[in-house]
Amino acid sequence: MNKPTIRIKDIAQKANVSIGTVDRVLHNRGRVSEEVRVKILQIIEELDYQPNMIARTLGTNRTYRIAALIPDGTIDPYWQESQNGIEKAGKELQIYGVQITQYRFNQHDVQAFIDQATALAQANLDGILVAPVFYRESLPFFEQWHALSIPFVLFNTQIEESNSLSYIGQDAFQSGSLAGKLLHYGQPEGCTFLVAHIAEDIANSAHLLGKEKGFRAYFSQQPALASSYKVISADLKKPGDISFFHQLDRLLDHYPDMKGIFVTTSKAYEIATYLQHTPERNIRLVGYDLLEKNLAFMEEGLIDFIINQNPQGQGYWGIQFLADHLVFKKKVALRKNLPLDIITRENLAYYLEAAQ
Amino acid sequence: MNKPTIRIKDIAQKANVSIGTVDRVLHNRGRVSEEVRVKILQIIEELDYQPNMIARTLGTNRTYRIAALIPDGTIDPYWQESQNGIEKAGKELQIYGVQITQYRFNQHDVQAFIDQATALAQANLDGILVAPVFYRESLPFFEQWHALSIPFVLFNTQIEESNSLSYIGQDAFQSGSLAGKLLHYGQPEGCTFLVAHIAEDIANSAHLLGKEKGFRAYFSQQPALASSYKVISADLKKPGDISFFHQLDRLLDHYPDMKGIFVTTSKAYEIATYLQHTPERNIRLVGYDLLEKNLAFMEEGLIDFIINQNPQGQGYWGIQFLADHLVFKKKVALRKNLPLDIITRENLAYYLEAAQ
DNA sequence: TTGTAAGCGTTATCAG
DNA sequence: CTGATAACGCTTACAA
Repeated sequence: MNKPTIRIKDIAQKANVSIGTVDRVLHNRGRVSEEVRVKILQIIEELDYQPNMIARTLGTNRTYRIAALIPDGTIDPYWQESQNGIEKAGKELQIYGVQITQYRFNQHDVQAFIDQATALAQANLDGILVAPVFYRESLPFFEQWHALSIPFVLFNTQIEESNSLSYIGQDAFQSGSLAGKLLHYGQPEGCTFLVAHIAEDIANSAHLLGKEKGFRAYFSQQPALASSYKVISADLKKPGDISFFHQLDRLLDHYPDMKGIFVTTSKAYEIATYLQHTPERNIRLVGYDLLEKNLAFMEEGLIDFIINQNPQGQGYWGIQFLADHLVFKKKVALRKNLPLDIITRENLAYYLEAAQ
Repeated sequence: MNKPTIRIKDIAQKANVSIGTVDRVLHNRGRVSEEVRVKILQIIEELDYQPNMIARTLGTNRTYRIAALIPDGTIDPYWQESQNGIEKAGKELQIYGVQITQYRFNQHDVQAFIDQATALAQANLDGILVAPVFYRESLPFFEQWHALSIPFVLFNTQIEESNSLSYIGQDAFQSGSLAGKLLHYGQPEGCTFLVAHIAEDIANSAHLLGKEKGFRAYFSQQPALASSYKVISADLKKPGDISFFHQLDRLLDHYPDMKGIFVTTSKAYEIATYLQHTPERNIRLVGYDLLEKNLAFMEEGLIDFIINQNPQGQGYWGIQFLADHLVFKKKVALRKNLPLDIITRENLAYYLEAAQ
């Protein structure tokens, strides 16, 4: 039952060499005769040697410098959560020599992103975690990092052709399908649903469109539903502004059978505010993220379900993956899909609690 | 930004003593003059010394023996998941000297539980993780462990007066309320709901009743609902047997407006099997746990939602808490409520994936 | 191509 | 009461 925990010393003994030699083959440092190399490798195999990582990090007194390139959390609470996750991982990994520096940029300011991404380059980094909210502007940096062979992990927004070590996030398409299910569930008869994008630059944020596709697919893939449910989408600008309300007025007038709205961003509260000041139409609302404002409306019953994108978890796992790669030399998955948590009034508390 | 990571050597220097002395005050081993003790303590405070746990575990070459007392996973896949979680934590903690032995018992055999719990006592343990599925029979062992000052953590089933270090699980009451919400959501008019307990010995499993209470509370706490929804409960025996079907026949005959069934155990598939062989009544079904059989019915649309009790996570965190207490000397929470995950066809994949 | 020895931060033993 | 010192398993010069 209790294996006697075999050390590199044991391997050395069995092979009649010194630990130095074993170490050299362990790390492919060369300068070992092919003959003993094979022999040692075989013994390692046979004994199923597992390096003691904790002794290793103590031995190599090295540190790993990781940069987190991420929107400023003081501007948007969503990103504050990510920062928390990054910090949490940082604390856990500190003893392994992991040092994290956050490079924060204003998410509405492309230049700020470019500036921070440029600033990174000076830092002599071992790894980078990045939330590439600006698609076009991210690409050149990916190339640069790739050329420098600095491993980088993407989170929140996936970009396929990035050469990244991994992507942490959610499946936008499936997330949209889930929203479809939640709006449709228990709906007594056919009706119209609105997919509302409330963002600055939709073209530059592919995952919002992925959500819409998934939402539409939920209905189109089930023949019974395809005929009785209609899905429209709208690009709503300037939330809070009076024009925002007018846009919604027009939509609701035009589709009197509208029974549900799916907000593809974390701004469901903007629609909830509108619905609150409008005659009761019994419209369901599904959106993203556990922001204070959304939670308040969920409490009031104006928002039925929230899908948790788990920004904190995304930051946390992004750092963990980088550490797995850098310090633990583990192979990391090309992609980690975080679960699509369905939040409602009754189970909210435990997701907030888990975020500690 | 980069604190210079202070070591016990630094403290010793600053206090003009040797590291041996510092170590002694760090561990309250005595044999230190009060004068230097205070001085060292003050320096530690001042420099905010954080022991390097990884060096510590290397130094003290000690191991920690933890026992997991848990139902046999080969009998019930639910518990297999818990075993997986325990093993996962075990692997992660191995390098810290944590050794886990699982003591498995047949969950339908009280004597098997007693035998295993008794066997434990021989093992000279540092900690115990237990799923106390037998309420009455667990109590004497809790006392015994408490007397021996062996810290123990409960999971899955809470027992208040146990003196346990912590409890890992879910809030049964809130879980029931959530089920209420899921059955009620979008229900066009008043109806009857059935709370179905499918278990051997309900009196001995308090959390099933907690779920029922929560379910009833969901309706009774909202005056608008209290009048139009009726909740009944039933204790169903011998699933699979013909008598099981008869019980259900009778209930459905008696309550023609029954629109939903909440199964408080993981046996929703038993009801789904019944509904499949019965004229379509459009009855919603909500139950627990991602068992193969449940998932198959969810795929077919017979089960709408499953609440995930996350048996794997329970096992995992149970071990982690014990390790936090034993090896990392961290204070652990008296209770950890795992989130009430809502699973439906559209988000299932990611919960299965996360279980790796 | 190989072996030796010092060092990582901590614990634990043992002599003063 | 106190201070050296070996040990934990591994890395990394450096010497042979």
